[in-house]
Amino acid sequence: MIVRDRRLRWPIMANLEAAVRGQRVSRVERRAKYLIIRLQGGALIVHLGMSGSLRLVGGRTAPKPHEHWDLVLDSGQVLRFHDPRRFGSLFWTQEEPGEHPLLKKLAPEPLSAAFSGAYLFRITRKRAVAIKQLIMNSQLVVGVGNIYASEALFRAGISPRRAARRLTRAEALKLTGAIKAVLKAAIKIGGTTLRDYVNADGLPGYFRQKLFVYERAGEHCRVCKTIVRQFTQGQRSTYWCAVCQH
DNA sequence: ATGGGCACCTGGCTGC
DNA sequence: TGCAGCCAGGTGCCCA
Repeated sequence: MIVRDRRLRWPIMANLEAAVRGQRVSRVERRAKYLIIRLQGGALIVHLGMSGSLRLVGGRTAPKPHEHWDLVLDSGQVLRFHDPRRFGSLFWTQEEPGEHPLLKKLAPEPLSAAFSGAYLFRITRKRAVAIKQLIMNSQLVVGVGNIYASEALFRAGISPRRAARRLTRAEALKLTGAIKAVLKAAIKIGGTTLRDYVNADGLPGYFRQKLFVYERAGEHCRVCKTIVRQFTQGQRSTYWCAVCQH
């Protein structure tokens, strides 16, 4: 492990290089938006934040700006982390990764059976918070970021401002279905590239072309031709169609 | 327990 | 051209 800049969202622990040295990678997993790289004696927990990326490069490739750390592999390659904004993070844990404070309280995965209409209906019952903010709460469901929150609500025909507790049972079912559908559809074509996102092979995601409302303020709704509107919720931009969503 | 607001950063774009 | 201002794919934490 080579760390060039420890200043990520949380400083990278001082002796992480020594802790990791010589260990074999046993398995790579994901929980919510955290990547878990299991080694023999523990695990690396990686988050890409908003601008982070990982690429496999040749071991002698000179690091460019914002390439903060390398996981040096015995294949001669290195797994290189790039993150201009430094909202990403890197932790080493010797306990079961799921027990780490950042992972311990995470809610069900959106594509799991546990994230059902019945579950969403139940957890929304006593909450006054707007439904868009609720589905972005990682203690209630993980993996729904700002793009897919707006998109799923559009697909479900539900206003992002609706108080969570005002959802009917049928709407809760419809919304869980919309979240699952939009995530599956986006994953299938490589995700959403807004500006510079590329995957590990350097290719962009093509879901941007399929967006109904996100970043389309002032444009015509693709269903009813009404002008798509934008406003702010919890310091994040929300996009919606006032005719298609209630 | 819930909800609102702030914080962490840099880069790119817009408009004067 | 230069520069100020604004915005951005996330999410933990503090406070009321």
